Amino acid sequence: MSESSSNFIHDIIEADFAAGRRRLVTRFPPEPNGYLHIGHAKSICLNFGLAEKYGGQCNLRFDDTNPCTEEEEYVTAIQRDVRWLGFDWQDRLCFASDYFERLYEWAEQLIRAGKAYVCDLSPDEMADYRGNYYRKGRPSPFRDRSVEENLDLFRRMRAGEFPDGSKTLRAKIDMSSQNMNLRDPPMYRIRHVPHHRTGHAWCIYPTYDWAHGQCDAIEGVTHSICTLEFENHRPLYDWFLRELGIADPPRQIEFARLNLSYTVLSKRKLIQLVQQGHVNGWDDPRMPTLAGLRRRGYTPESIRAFCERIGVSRADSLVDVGLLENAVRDDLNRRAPRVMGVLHPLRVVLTNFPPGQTIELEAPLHPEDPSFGTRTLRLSRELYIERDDFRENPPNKWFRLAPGREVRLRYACLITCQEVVRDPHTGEIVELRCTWDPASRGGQAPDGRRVQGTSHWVSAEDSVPAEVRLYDRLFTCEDPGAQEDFLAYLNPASLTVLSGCRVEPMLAQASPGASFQFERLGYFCVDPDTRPGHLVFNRTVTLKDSWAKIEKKEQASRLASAGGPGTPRG
RNA sequence: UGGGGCGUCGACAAGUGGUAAGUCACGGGUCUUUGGUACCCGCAUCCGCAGGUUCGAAUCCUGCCGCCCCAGCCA
Repeated sequence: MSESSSNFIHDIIEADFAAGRRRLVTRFPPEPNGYLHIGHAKSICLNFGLAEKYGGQCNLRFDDTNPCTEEEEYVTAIQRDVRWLGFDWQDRLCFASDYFERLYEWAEQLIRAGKAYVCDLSPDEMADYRGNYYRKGRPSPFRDRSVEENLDLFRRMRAGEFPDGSKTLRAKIDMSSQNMNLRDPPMYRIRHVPHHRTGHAWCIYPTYDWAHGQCDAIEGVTHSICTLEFENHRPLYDWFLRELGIADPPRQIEFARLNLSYTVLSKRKLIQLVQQGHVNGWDDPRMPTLAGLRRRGYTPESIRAFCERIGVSRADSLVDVGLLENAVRDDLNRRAPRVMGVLHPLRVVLTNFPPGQTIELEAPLHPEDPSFGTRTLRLSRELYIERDDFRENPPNKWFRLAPGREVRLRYACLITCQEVVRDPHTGEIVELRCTWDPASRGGQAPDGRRVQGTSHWVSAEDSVPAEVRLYDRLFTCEDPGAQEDFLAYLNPASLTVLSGCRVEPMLAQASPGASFQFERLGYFCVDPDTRPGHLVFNRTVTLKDSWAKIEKKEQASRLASAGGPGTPRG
């Protein structure tokens, strides 16, 4: 493993080791109430990466303390995603629910120590008694119940004698604390709801705040790494650990969660996108979920590289999604075989090519890596090129096809456009009639003449049809999560389905998930919707397009010199 | 009117008193049968602002400004 760039957590851990600590145990603690997303990947890479780096171990622990929102489906999906990312928790699959009995015993211990009490306040009353940022709280009228009464009530809570919400067990800490978390926070609530793992065994469930630190302690977690919003809770976690007399408690370290531009990363919002049908499920390729990214064609390696590059700090940030895109391009450039696919086919007839004849050409599957081998291309009289590769009135610096211009067909030959055929009614260009230079077979100019443009192409006869799904950012603004109504910024053009595409015949055999570079266009992978006779590709990411940049610049300068700035159009 | 954090290039992010790493983006160039890749060059006299300490500060001190989190029986 290459050395990652340093971060403040490394410093803390190294200082702990220097001070005598022997081992490192971390954990990734998801709640099974949604799918994992790229933000979780940051945490996963951090926690498992730390364990790897310092020879420790990292557990996968489900913080399943709230049966109202959690489901088995998520438990399964989360495990699949962590494994897919490339991490292994071995036999350390843990659940907070496995510790419910131990947590219960600890709760009784606190009651006996006079540090916890059963409270009959309703949620509204409790909020009122708690006060606010500027006003201290008042003690609950039930705060001074005797140990015996508390014990009796708590046991009866467990036994199911009271309705939902009628009572809570609260820590007795400090109603006037400046830290709201210490104003006698609830430890248990009554929920007559079955749990996906413990079934009907419990009708009282521990709160996350009560459970988390102790769960870490049970597992021997040495460094409990979490996001910044839990920093305010740390004094509470430390209080529990201290009052319980737990030796060698975990040390909590907070870092800033990931924000990615042009998407949302909050579970609430993601679940909304799914449930309201703005996307087609958790694995919609436009989703920032690991399932979505996987279906989109992102590799685990690229996601890990991304997490490595963004670093870890305590400063709020909004990472440019371009960084993620660059990470996949970088990875796929090395590992994706090159093929040709035409998204918007334009028929080309080679008028001087012998009818019925076919020339076979060997083409490398990766120009920089011969180990990929080659495949056979068949050139015949009729073929398709990309509509965008032809311009009847070529702009400045254009070196693709145009009337009278010569261009190279990748790995095939040089052709010159002689005639443009249009639909007599619509005027649409339907065909190009070109001549080829038979001496240029393979694409080499026989006399060394310079032909700058190279186009991808596909044989009209033996190419196969395909559906191609083009994705764009899900939102039109950089930080939709910060807007009042993030749904108002959904990008209506986030998905474009192209149905008349043509690809090389070898792709008919490709299996779902396989990635390819369609030369000059981008990286595409086979979607699981693919059926025999119906190929479906997802565009993972485009290639960098410097022509687009040049054209944009030319247009801008033309506009500037012609009409001056700000000339309205249309 | 409280408490806890954070502010270094367009976006991330190193740096921990000795004179501003790296990545992405951006600009320029070389190479090129992908206007892809690769490679080369450039890109913060300055570290939220203002004072102070020091031979010397992004790093220490003081004050100010800005942003984030906290009033769920969510996590």
